[in-house]
Amino acid sequence: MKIDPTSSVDLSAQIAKAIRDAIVSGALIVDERLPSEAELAEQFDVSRPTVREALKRLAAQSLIRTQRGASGGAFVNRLSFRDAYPQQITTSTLLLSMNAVSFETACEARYALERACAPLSAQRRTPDQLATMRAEVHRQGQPGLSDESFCDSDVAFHRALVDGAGNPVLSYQLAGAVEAMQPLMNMITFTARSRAEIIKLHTAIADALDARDAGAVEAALTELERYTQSLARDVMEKRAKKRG
Amino acid sequence: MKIDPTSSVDLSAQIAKAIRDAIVSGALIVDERLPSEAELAEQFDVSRPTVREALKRLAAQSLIRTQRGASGGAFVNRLSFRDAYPQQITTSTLLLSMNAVSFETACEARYALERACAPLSAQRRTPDQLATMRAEVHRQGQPGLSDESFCDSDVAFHRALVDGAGNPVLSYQLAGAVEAMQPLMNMITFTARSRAEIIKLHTAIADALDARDAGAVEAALTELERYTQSLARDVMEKRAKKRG
DNA sequence: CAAGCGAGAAATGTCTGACAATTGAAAATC
DNA sequence: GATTTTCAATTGTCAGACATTTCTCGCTTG
Repeated sequence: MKIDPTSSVDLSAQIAKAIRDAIVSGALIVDERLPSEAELAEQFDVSRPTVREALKRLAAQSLIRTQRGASGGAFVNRLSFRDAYPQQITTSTLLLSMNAVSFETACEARYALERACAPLSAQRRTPDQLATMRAEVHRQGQPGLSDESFCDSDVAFHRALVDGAGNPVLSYQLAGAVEAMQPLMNMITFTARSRAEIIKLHTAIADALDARDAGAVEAALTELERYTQSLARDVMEKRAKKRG
Repeated sequence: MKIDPTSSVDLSAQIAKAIRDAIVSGALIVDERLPSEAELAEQFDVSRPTVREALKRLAAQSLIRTQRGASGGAFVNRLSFRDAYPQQITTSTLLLSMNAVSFETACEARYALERACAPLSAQRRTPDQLATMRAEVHRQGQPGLSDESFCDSDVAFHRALVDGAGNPVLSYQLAGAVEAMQPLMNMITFTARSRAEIIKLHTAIADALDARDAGAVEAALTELERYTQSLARDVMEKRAKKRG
């Protein structure tokens, strides 16, 4: 763990990097206690506030947690999928909104990833997950449902589909893609007719999963992508007309 | 932006959350300058070090950048895919190593995601990307190549395959999955025979992409997954024997 | 007049020292 | 022996100061 005080980089950033590297390399193991702030300050030959800034950087990435009190301190955190979800979603959301990623591109990625889950989900989905999907489809058909609630239910439906693959790595990767799309999806106003079409395709997906027919799941997802893209194009055209 | 000084949560965490929410919601836009640390301290009624800790948390997530000097300050950062890559990879790596994700699970996720890219890549890959893949395959066949270099080349090959889909969202999602697998892949010692088999399959993938044959790409990827899994099983069995 | 130079101002980066709040453990008390 | 008290260690927060960087603006000089 070496620090270069003459570098143009913040000392706290250097210290954070040194500790992060130690965690990633396995030199610091899960639940191990770091030296106290005072000790770290002495080791790195900096002041305590500087050490604290470094620790806050690591805490922001969920790499450590801190506890106050006598036997307190900073501990290496076991990074769980559950902890990583919100960060992944926040990052993905900002990536889409700040980089002007087109609806088309985001949608394509999302459905490509979902199709990747289809064969596994067809094979492994639990009755529970299937029931969740059926329930969400039913909810989507209820009259008076707001566009936002409809989107929420849509996310829940697809989430169940992805979780059906029984692979936490896939679920984690897809959480970002699916949830980050929501602000984009919310731009679409769902008419009664388009809702009916989507529900029809959702039902087809659920039926295919029920029958463990991977090919049918993929086909329905492809069709759903095609339909979603066409809805988005309609919205864009209407906007262009309004502006023009 | 409200702060509760009586809450058990760190003030700096609350302040970071308030600013993060403002960024995500769009209240603060890209390249907008935040108030100076002194002003923020006054607004939130906390001291400057506390504000600084909050800003470091945001900097750790690449949400802001800071500049020293007269017209300096903290600015909302345009979160780019390039900035997000290393974080995604670090997080994915730790998720795999800290949660005892099996090689099997990680491998399955990786190839499922890659197969998702296959149709798009077959359709869109540039001659450049194809040339990269051919070059990496050639490198993999050179004698005296270390296991580590072989793995590096493997990553580069698959990276080109994924980038061939021409979808930055997919590339971003896959970067984590592919690169995070490397430490696991490095556990496998590649014999001359297994390298030859892998090169054969890589060649098949490149040929299929050359011919824009999506089905053949998927088939070769499936075969490569099957073979990689069998290699991993061999390693595991040998280890079990040594221990037993 | 233009170009360069320098002083100053504004902002972040860092340090010192102190106190508050929390918490576990040891010591004291019943 | 059980309970309460005290204490020490640690993080959380604050105040003030100085160092460093960088832009701006006015002044000097060719």
